[in-house]
Amino acid sequence: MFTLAQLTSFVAVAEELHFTRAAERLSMTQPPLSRQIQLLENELRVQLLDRTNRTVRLTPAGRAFLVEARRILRQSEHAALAVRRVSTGEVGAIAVGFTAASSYSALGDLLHTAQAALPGVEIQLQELVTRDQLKALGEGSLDLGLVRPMSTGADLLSRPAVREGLLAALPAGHRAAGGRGPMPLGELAGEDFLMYSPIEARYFHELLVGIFRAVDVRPTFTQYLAQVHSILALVSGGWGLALVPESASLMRHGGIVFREVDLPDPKPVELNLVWRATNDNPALDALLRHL
Amino acid sequence: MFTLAQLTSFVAVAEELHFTRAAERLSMTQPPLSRQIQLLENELRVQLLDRTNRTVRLTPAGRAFLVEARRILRQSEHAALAVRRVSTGEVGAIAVGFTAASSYSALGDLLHTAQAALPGVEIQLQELVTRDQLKALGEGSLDLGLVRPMSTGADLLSRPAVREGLLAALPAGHRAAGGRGPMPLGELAGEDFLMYSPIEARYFHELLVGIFRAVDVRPTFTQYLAQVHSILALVSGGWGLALVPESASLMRHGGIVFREVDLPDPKPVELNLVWRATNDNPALDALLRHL
DNA sequence: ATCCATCAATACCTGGAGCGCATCAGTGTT
DNA sequence: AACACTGATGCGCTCCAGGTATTGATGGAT
Repeated sequence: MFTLAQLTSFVAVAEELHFTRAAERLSMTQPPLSRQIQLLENELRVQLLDRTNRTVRLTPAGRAFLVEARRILRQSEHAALAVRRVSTGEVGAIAVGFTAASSYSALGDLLHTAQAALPGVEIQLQELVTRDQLKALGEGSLDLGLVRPMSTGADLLSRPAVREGLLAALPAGHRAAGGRGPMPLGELAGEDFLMYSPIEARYFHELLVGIFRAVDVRPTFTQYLAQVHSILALVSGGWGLALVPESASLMRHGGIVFREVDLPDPKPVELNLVWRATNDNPALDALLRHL
Repeated sequence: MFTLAQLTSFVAVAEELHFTRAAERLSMTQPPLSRQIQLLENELRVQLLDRTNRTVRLTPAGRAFLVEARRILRQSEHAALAVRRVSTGEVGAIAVGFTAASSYSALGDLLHTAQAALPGVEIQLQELVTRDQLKALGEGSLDLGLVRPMSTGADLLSRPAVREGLLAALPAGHRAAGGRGPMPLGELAGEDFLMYSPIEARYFHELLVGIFRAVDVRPTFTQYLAQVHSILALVSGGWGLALVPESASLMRHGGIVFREVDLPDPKPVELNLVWRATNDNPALDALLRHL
């Protein structure tokens, strides 16, 4: 195969139609330039230049090859520049995992920030539960996760993304729906309560269990559900009341009243950003700097 | 700038993710391969591969560069193949000059032949008078000319393209228009005759002068015209009669009767193909082999 | 017609780049 | 803890790219 140096040599000669001047342009002397052209022609087994001792002309094959040579050189320069932009995180792609609930809170901010600060970076989204995200992060198929707090291996780093409060979700006709100010948790005692599944929504389950134990209130758990929006659907149908993250009030369900709740910790719901400690995606570094 | 060899090295390592195996594939040993990759990375000032002593992984920049590297290598191979096709005349372009009159005879054949035998070759047409064609051939701006016979420099080669006869062009009402069989030239004696210009249509002028002298007939030259179609227009208007090449009967003019003529030489009108002896256009060689 | 300037090709030489061999160094496995 | 695997490094050698000097051919000037 020919050499890129041979291509630049050929382009110079083809443009100057003069070996000595082309050699000057290439900061070399004429004899090695002549040899490079000969080598190129031998390599291609095609005569590119028609040269007497007095004149240099392009053959038709040379004219055709000139176009190709320029294209290859242009593309080589482009590749060198493009790879540097990738290495600085200016362009690239970030695979981001998110939990269904986070799509109402932190995910929007993340997407807006990325769009504004790193327009050249593509965000590839995947909805995954926390456990699957941590697995994917470890395997390298995910660059960044939006997950509920959970113990992780030492190879993962994390940072709080958002903290938010809990709202009581009440059927519109519920007697507590009209109350003023934060609702005391005591009012939940004995109520039909739509609880999070201890398996699929372990984080919320344990969070609420902890809160209820702290204030010593025991609602009646009538259902265990995995998804916030399933819970809201049941609230809307009058099957009970629930505690949901603030951002869930953005989901539009008819017949639901959201009411603030008096909690020991006003913002107990955490969402974390997680990524590999040995991350090598420069675009991720750039994004983390902006979040 | 990096080297194509470095690109192939990088692609091999990126595909194998294993220096020793990649080196085998490249028919070399591992140490120089490691060094080529290092040189490439230094040149780009970007880390392409993340390698511990145990594993080799592509960085995001490396993934991006792999795409570019493959593209450059593919294009280089394509360039090598394409230039060879041009050098064999399989593809390319031929600049062909033609006289206005030849567009009714040889030009059509030429275009059909080229189209059928060399579908990859583009025919670039220019209408030029013979003298300008010969000049353009000498300057190299034309590859092939369709010209009337004319003395040329030694650097031009030629070959007859077509020979054709002459027809008498008569106004429809002319008394000779109804005659049977070839018309004797004697019937032209004393007739109003539309003659070719001795300057712009020198070839036809001298051809007819020679014929009239040989048979000792002297028509009355009422006009001198450069173009066959101008002559036919005047014939059609009843301004006289004329002798025109056979192929001119393809031009549709109302009110003209074409009649064969009894000539000393039945096919005195010649049209030549002309090209440079030092032609270097392989597509032209290929075309000439087919004509 | 002769001489000279020009310009690509050739001959020869030299320094450095690239290769292979041998070895080192780090890591995962048994 | 020993070993196997694998990429990095050190070193010597070869060969090639580039430089200098020269040749050879050609077109233009006198």
